[in-house]
Amino acid sequence: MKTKSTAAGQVPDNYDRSQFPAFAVTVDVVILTMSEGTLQMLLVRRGEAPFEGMWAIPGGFKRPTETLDEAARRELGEETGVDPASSLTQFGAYGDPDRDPRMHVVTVAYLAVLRDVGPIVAGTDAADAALVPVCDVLNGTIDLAFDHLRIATDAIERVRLELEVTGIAAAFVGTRFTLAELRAVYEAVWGVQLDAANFRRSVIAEDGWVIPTGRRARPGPAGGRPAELFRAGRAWRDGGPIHRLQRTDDRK
Amino acid sequence: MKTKSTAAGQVPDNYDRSQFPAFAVTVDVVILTMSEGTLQMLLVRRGEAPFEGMWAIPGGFKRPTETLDEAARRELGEETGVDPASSLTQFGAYGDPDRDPRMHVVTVAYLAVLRDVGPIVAGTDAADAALVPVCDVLNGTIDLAFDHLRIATDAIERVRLELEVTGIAAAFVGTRFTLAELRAVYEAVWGVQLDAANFRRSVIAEDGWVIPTGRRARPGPAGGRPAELFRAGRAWRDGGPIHRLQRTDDRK
DNA sequence: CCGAGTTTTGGTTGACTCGACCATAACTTC
DNA sequence: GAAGTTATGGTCGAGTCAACCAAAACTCGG
Repeated sequence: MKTKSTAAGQVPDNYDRSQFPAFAVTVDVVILTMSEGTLQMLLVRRGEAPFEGMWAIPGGFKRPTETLDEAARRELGEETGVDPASSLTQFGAYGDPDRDPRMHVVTVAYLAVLRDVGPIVAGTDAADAALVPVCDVLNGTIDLAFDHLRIATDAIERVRLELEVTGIAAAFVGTRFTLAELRAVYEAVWGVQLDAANFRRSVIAEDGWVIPTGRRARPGPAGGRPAELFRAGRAWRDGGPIHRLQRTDDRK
Repeated sequence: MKTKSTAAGQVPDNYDRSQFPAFAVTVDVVILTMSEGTLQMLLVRRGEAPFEGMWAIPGGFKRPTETLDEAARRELGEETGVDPASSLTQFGAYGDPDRDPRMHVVTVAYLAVLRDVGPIVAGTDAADAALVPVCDVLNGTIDLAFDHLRIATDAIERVRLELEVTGIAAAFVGTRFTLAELRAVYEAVWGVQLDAANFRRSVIAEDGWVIPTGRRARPGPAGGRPAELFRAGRAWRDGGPIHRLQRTDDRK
């Protein structure tokens, strides 16, 4: 860097901008939610070239006046009409030279977790928006624009990790939830089966995770004993109570 | 900046570049190593304004023709004369509007782990370069330019996590190492004490982690039984054998 | 009202893990 | 050869956890 900062002027006089290649910076937000018992991802259908008509991860350009986090939260709000208080974590940056055919663009990717999202709003740029099962994305049933498959793959890997080391599971469920709902999150994200009784014990064991409200949920269409309703405690901020393992070998 | 690219059809005609604010993109590399029994970080002293004379994390501009990973590896080589085969993982992007007083710059941060680095080469931009203990960085004894304290803090948090879920510990030691050396990595990064015997069992238990070479290390200046020398196995690629816990309560 | 089906919740148990601690081996230096 | 130091191996008891069983509490259909 060969510049000599002269004064209050932010940019020095002899500032040679060609030394500092210019990039566009975008923010992409992978939005995950549990819907119909499976993990789903919100995608938008592109309305313009390139990749017109293909599915893509919602996102947009960062503005010079906002932070990356602010940009991500703004995009989250624009793309879906959803509550802005949801979990939002940055998980990667992507800057391969040919990732966008138009120009050099570096994107910073965020993972957002929502409790079941209501009506989906097609954003400004998007022709359409929809929730699709993540398995369809990962196995290529739905193929994505740009390098978005890789971003989506990294997002899933990240949420699997976060589920174990952070309390992100709480973001998937509403303010009141049953332990079955919470267990379904772990089962869907990790693709495992958890014993309901053991799960309950793990979560109840230490307090701070779930707080019983006196109320009970109404049973599903198949009947069954109505489940206790809980609210999330404070402890979800640093590390969840459930860990994978649960070896798959000998189940009688 | 309004451009109308007619060539190659890459850029549509009605493409208004002013819609897409330009940013400088840099890559910063937090270089960690074990030296003198403690975890150390390689810093450079800035030779120019802003923050002239202050310590900073080495880094530089990304070139349009290279990927982010390539840029990080290039910077790693430029800033230190070290082997390019070392562990290098991206862990965050930083783009606050005021993080660089000169202009809007988004930086992508990488974590590099080296086995003890040899002679340190002051890079092209840097007036000086040195290894400093990370504790001095974290507690503010050494204060850093830009938002580099936050980046450094995030890097340490990341390496603590990686140590548990990946095999990054192997990157701290050389090709041949004793279990005491390996244990020192865990102890320094996590700031804990591990029982030598239990540590050995955990690492030896499953194979793939460490492979005994017949040879033995020469004891330290204090004497003692010479330790067995191992090489790293293949298993370090996905998840290390040691986990924290080791509660600190009642040691008789 | 009764019984079959379903889901939640609580109990038990046996295998396994892990940390604390002790003992011994193998080397150093004096 | 003695004292000191580090590495390695053994044991043991507390705690964890998954698998399984059983009871509770509800729905639904007759």
